[in-house]
Amino acid sequence: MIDEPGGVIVALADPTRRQLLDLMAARGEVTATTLAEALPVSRQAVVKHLAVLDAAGLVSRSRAGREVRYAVRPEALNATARWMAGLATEWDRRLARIKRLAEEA
Amino acid sequence: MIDEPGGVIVALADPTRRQLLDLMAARGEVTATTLAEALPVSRQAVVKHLAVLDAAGLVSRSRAGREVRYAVRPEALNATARWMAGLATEWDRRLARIKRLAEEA
DNA sequence: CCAATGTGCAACTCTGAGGTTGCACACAAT
DNA sequence: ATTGTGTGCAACCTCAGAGTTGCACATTGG
Repeated sequence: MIDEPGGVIVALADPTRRQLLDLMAARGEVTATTLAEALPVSRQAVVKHLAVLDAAGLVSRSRAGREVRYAVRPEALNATARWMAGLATEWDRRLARIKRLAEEA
Repeated sequence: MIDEPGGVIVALADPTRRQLLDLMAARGEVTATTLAEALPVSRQAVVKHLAVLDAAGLVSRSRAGREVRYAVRPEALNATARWMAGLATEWDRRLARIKRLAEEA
């Protein structure tokens, strides 16, 4: 109910983070520096956003020498989509029940 | 890509708004004043949240005399769930394609 | 070795969202 | 008519988050 799957929604609420996800989905493994070049923000801003996305499970981090490569992880997004669909279904059930009770009276 | 269905994600990102949605899903049609009594925030705060939820299409407004009744609308939630699932699928496709290209080289 | 490039950490600014209070207006009820 | 309850509007406050800058620390390449 109150709980939302691991901060995914909050992570997706920011437009810059959504742009980052798009870029990563298009290019595969990329570094924060590369991503920053494609956006009108600094590298540090990108790093912070990537930390949020990582904490939400939406991206994976992997070191390769001195650089850190990031890539999207569809799993967390899929799980959240299922959670959301389930919630919508529950709302439907509850509304139907309330309507039924109203008509019985 | 960048676009998110009508501000639904942003609306869901706030815990107070999620609580409001839960309450409405449980009780059916309720007023802002009633909702405020169940939460540790003022009525005005609730009204602002309901305005956001309304703009996102997550709730419906209906006047009944001097009071305004709100109720959840599962449709917008469902649409966003489908959008999100589709996005996850696209990520999967792109990642598979990138992986395939890497193996061909 | 030295220069170049990518990362990590910390302090700082600043805007906007969430929240509050106060008051005026509308409708109900007795 | 007047008291009570619900709503609407506006000004205000506060703080987390998005962004910046500056510098120190790794790692790679000539």
